[in-house]
Amino acid sequence: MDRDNKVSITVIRRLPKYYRYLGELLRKGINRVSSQELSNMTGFTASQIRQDLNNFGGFGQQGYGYNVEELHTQLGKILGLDKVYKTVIAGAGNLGQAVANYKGFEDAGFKILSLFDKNPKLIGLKIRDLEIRDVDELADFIVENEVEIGIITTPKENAQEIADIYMKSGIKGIWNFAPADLKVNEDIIIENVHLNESLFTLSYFLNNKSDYVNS
Amino acid sequence: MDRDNKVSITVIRRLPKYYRYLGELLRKGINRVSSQELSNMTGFTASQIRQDLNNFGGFGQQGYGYNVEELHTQLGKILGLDKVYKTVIAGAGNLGQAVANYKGFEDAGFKILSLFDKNPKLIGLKIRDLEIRDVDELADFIVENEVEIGIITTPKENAQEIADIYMKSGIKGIWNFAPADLKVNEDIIIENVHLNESLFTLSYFLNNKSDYVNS
DNA sequence: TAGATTGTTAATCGATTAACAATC
DNA sequence: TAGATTGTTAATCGATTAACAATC
Repeated sequence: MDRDNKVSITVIRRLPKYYRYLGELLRKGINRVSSQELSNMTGFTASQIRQDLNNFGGFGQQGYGYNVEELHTQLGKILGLDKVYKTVIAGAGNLGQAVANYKGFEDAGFKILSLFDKNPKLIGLKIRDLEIRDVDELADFIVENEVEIGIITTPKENAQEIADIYMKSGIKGIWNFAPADLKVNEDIIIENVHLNESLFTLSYFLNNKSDYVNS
Repeated sequence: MDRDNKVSITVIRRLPKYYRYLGELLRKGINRVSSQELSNMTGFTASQIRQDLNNFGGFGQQGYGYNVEELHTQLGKILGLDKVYKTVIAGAGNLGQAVANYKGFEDAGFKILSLFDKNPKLIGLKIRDLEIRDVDELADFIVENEVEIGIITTPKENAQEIADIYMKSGIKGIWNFAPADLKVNEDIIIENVHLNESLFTLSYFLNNKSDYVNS
């Protein structure tokens, strides 16, 4: 990545979509694609797509377009999907189990090592081959196994305490599903999935259809 | 809502956060708040907050700030949270069950009437008091019960066929958890929760910390 | 070569921030 | 009244779109 300047968050949040469509093209055996074709698929403009990609390098070729496999691979590297990450889940209720069971994450290199909960009825159970452990063991487990990503699927009341455990155990990133804004050190990356906010946005547009732009 | 022009999606996606913090203030018994205090809580600038709110009306009072209860109520109305919505869930696996079990949605007025699946082992089971029904009954159920919101928590392979059922049954909005872009009529509101994209964004920032701005 | 499509600059558009008069 | 804080205009900043020379 031979670049000096920050790439804006709006660009970065578009990358996974490019990556997904390129994966689909790859599976279909298509080996070249133009920015215009990517535009038709993603809904972003061709110009924007070229601008976005050129934040990271010139992956295309004039008169030809982009090589699907090459661009897919490059975007995978840019997104850090060429590595394997060790993760744990705090909160082994339905949502935690749903995340643990979602094969797509493992395929993308996010390996879940264990789930943790404080509910004695859950501790000891297995989700696939993953044991649910006592949350009291969470900190030690992270340190021993060099876990990098901590997932939070607890109720919001417990989210900050889990974040504190993650922080002191040296976790690098937190994927937070609790409807709360966590306070952590600046060097920890937080990515929130705020389902409430998503649902409320849907609700807004149901009541204000004229504001809705189908993109 | 006495306004003529579209409010931009970036504004609308900030409203649920304001609403959440106002709810917290309300529960704490605090009855006034300034844009500066909201700024400290949410991380948005005071100026931006005032601009955002003034898209919908002048809810504040010079020299005083905003009345918490009043603003909370107004934002609730703007977001359409003063109504009850009838919803169904297609896909009764872990994720569907997680959504069905999440009390926060029901509290906000999103009433889940039933779950649907095609797996015979799930059909007939109950999640809380909600029966899991055969997906073959989905279309009729929606029509009979005037369901407005359809939730999709199926694998991506089945997402479009569910969307088609929703569309022909007169659903108004779709909350889609499958990693796919659904094709539906323009008058149907779609809100996607693309967990993959969120996770990949986290992955990007883990590998490009200098791009990360903790907001 | 001729045609196609990129990479990149310039123009436009929109969103955020700053500033301050209005006013509670 | 004096102080505080909004509502709103203007200035700035950043993102998107348009255009086209470069080049495969």
